[in-house]
Amino acid sequence: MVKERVTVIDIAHAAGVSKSTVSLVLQGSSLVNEATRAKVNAAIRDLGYVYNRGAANLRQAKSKIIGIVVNDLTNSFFAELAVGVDAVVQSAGFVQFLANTGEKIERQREVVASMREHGVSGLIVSPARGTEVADLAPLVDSGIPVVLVVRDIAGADVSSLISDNHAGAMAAVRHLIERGHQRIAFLGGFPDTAVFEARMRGYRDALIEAGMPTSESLIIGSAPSRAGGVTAVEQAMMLADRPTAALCFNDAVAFGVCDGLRARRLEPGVDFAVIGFDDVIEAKTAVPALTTVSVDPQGMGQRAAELLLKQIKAGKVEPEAIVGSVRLVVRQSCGAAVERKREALA
Amino acid sequence: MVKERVTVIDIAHAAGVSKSTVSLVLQGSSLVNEATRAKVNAAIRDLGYVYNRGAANLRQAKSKIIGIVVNDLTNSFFAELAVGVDAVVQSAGFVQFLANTGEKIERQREVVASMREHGVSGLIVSPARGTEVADLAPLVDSGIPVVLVVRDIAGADVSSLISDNHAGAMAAVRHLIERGHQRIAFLGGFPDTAVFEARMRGYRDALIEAGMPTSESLIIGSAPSRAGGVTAVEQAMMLADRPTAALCFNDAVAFGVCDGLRARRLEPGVDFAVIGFDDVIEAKTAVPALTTVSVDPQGMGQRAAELLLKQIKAGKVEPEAIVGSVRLVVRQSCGAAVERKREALA
DNA sequence: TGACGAAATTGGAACGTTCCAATTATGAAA
DNA sequence: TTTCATAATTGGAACGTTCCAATTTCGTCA
Repeated sequence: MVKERVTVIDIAHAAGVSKSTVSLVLQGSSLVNEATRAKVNAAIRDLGYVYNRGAANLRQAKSKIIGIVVNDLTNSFFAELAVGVDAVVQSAGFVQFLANTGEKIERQREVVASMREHGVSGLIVSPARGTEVADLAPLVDSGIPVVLVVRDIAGADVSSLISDNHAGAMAAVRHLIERGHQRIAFLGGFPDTAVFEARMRGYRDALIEAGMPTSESLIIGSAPSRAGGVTAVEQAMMLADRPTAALCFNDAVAFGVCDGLRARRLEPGVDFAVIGFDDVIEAKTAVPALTTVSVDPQGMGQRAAELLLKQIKAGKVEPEAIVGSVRLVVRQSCGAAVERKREALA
Repeated sequence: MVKERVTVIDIAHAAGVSKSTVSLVLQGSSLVNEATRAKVNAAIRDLGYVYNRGAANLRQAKSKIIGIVVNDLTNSFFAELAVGVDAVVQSAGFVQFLANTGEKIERQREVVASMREHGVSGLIVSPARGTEVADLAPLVDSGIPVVLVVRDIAGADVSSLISDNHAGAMAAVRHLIERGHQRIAFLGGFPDTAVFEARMRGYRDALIEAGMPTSESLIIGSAPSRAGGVTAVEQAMMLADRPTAALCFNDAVAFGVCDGLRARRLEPGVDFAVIGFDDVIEAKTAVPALTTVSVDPQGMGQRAAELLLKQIKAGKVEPEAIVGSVRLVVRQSCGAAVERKREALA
């Protein structure tokens, strides 16, 4: 059971060449003769050699590792984001460190430090709630490429890739207004986040644009989860004049809102219109299918990874702020189908 | 912008000691005088030193990295499993490589190879569908600790941590039988997997135990996803004598079954009893709350990580097969509440 | 046959750490 | 003082690779 590591030198001996030649073969150099290449490869197979990337990195001072730190992997939006990143990162021959911070700044600090110690060549970060510029400063100053996703941090001198939350929310609310809704709520999410802020502004601006009144009482925050959606809609239904429709902070909240509605014997998409945000995979198959603002988390992860790899390859870091376009996907939960039916009957 | 890496030698110069002393400080040795320790730490702060774990690993031949490869991160069961692993791994000062195989053996082979090259000290694997002993052989032979989770592979000489699928399924079906159901279906999942096999056997054994007939037509496979659940239940409702209850392959399928039921104007938990498997977080908050066999994916991830770390620490690999206990969590979707109400009225 | 450029191969230094054996400093006992 | 044990510090080798400059081999042409 004594596992002696087999090294490039062992291969060299076995193949009757020098370690330098073996190294050349390993990196697929065209300098080496076809016959020797074959000999070396045979030796590699025979001895069961496994490349030591750590040693190589040490010499080359560049790793094939990128880090991704997300604030809540339990949320399927972020899980999908991670698979998007994973897909492109794997194809590029990289491997990813994945860490979950659970919204804890301290954890985030630790994992980022740990990743730097491991020599990641780049980092994709969906920052924990409350992350400040100062938290990222040491990382950014070190010169390693960083791209922020989902949540931007004002003043941080790094690339970011966020979706157009304002435009998406406006589109959703416009749609609700067109369907004739007069009292539209904005449900869920933590009010102290940039994403909430942007979506809520879009909601408000759409109302203003239509000359409709805005009311603070119709904006109800909650945890951005399914459970949060349940409590938010309960609160909304306590109001003196209840809303008839809602734009939700995200899809998880929207599902919770549907749950809460059903608990009150109200059928989402019939008695009450609900629109989500993000378009997670389940949105399509849920009943009723969720009308939502499509953000395509996997695609976002892919774009983020591509941006990061580009920066790693380029060597110099030229911050770039991308806002991903977004589109309203009309399905059943906003009652559009019902409206259409009614129109057809009329 | 020219970032010169600061090394242990730079620190040594700045603090007026030797690199060996700095190294001692770094690893918290008690051999070093308090005063010099302070000097060194000050220098570390001043120069913004970051430890190079790669170099250390090279010398020590052991890394603080573990790998986790899952077959489908998009499925929230596995996402939660990953966060469970992450939590304990982080606390132990390790960092995790996370790779998603998307059920593709080839991908799995690649990522496992890549992780070995990066020198992971251990690996947690939820194998892709169709993984065979031979696929794992090179990994296992290398002597690095491996623990299989969720899906076991017969004949593989490694530790495994799977839940008691057979007992869980039996408990669920017994419950359905007690509630008076006569025609109970088993819906969803790929029939060629060990997990399907175990759960299906549990389902069948419970029927046999009760002296009830078993019928092939009531066992309907599908993709283990929400969409798969929809199609499975549609197929079930085409049957001549429809089932009145179903045990589903997993929670995702169960949600899909609820969706499909509603699409036919049937209320899950009232008109039809459904039980899931896994107990993902949404099971509790869904409406109706899902009765399910609780597997606690996060806890499973934690246990797997603990087992792996134990083996890494022990040095020698003593394969250990753990089957995690499982319990039926009765909520609303199986119609228990309704039954009780009926009993109370009677 | 010699010379020459191109192709192929090579030894050694370097990457940043840890470990070992050896050295030096410190303080207490003689 | 000297002596000794103990505490603290240290230089150098080693880990497995890559890179560079240098060398050897080869085929071709004069």
